[in-house]
Amino acid sequence: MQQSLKAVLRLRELILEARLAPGERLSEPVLVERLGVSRTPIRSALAKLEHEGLVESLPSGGYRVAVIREQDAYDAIELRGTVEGLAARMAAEASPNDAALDELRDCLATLDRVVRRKQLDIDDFQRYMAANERFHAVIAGLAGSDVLNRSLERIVALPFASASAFLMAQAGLPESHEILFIAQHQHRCLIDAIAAGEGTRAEEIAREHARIAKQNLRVVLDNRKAMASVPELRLIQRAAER
Amino acid sequence: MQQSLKAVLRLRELILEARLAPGERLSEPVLVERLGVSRTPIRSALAKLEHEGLVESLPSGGYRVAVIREQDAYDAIELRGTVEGLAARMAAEASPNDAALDELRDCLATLDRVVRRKQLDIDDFQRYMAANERFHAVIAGLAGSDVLNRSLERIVALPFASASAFLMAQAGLPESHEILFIAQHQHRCLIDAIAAGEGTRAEEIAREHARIAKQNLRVVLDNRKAMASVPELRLIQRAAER
DNA sequence: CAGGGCCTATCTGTATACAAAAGCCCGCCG
DNA sequence: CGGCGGGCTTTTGTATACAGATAGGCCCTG
Repeated sequence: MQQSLKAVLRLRELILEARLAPGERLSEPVLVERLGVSRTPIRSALAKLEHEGLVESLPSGGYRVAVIREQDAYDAIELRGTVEGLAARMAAEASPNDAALDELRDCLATLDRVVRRKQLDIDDFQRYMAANERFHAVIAGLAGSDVLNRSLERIVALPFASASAFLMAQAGLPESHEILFIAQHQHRCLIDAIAAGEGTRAEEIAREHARIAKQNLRVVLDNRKAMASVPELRLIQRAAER
Repeated sequence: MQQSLKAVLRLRELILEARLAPGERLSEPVLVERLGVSRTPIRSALAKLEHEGLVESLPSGGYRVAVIREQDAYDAIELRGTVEGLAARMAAEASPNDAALDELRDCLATLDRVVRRKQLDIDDFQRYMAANERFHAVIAGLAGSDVLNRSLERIVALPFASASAFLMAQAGLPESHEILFIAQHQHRCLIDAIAAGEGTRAEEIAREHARIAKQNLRVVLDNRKAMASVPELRLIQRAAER
């Protein structure tokens, strides 16, 4: 009974690892053979991935792997920042209780422990990613709106819009440590603003915080070695033509 | 081959007209009988309507008609305003060409012609809605981002988040004419800001413009007669308990 | 009389068969 | 030699059959 789940997971994996080329037509019979499930769960998986933006449906029927241009990725990040900004403002304006603020501060402390290290290894980055995701999730939760959260979930599902999408890619890059310091400063300011009920400030910080991801993406896309370590980046069509 | 389309349209209609109660379980065999198509297109329709937020999937499998609380509707409107604000800012910052600005001004003129009338009938409101939707669509287009547009489309799909959702409901209300004047003033300022490349101003106007819809919703929900004329409003659960 | 467990009816998830449509290739004609 | 048309293959959309799971009702028991 979890054939459908299997189909989604495996198909998503195939696309994110670029084992299915962007723009490639996805024929259902072929996928049946490749995924080992029947067409029914494959169709539901394709529909799900369409919402996630990983596949696009063709006017004549059927699907193909989504073609994502570099600008799309930047736009997705700006969009995420905007919606997270709204969440941060709503969180600030809702006068959050201490328990939630404490959880934010706890995330902050975890992040601090990682950032303070001289040299960061893969495990450090993974710890950072986990705490970072929790931080953002708590703020989204503080906003207290299901509608907002569902929308945000959907936006973050875009593989490069996600906050922690490129962290792994830059693990080896020299700029990465400084960037984490800056991001951490913003985390701290964001908690301050929310605790003080400063909605506009919280919103603006959240937006600018997301823009770090744009900068990261640019750096990583300019660096072939970093790209090689994150197969998902192959999904992004550099250069130009439509 | 358009069984699937038929299923989506009819099911959406049934839900929006409140002929299926919020929270009601949607059994597929029952829908087969009611819609006259087999389970396959019904399932795909249910999946589609889930994205639109009209139905929710149950953890144990299957779907039910979405339960939408009043606060959800307000949140959806705020979210729409925020994303339209982003679109307006991007439009302003993109230095739009004259052709597009002319189309906006054309919409404005059409809206003016309606608003200037002493008494508004149903046709007037319908003309207003059409021009209003075109206005918003042009701005979204000016932003020039597919990612943003797809996300906005999805947000507007929520029946009460849409800009013109309650216009019909307030056709009979006394406040409606003044509200249109105010909205129209905002439209004018928005064009100004975009033409002048004033991104921040454009963004703020778009946000505040959306908030008019919140005010409208509140008025309409307080007015039983107005509610009766728009069945979709029955979807919204007033009062409280979760 | 109330609570719990079992049984049954129904539903969902999955697979598959079938028909209509779409795309493609080859051959034919200009 | 190139463009177009027709037939063929493949594919999608739809219907339906089947199995596992779920929920609800009924009976039995304490």
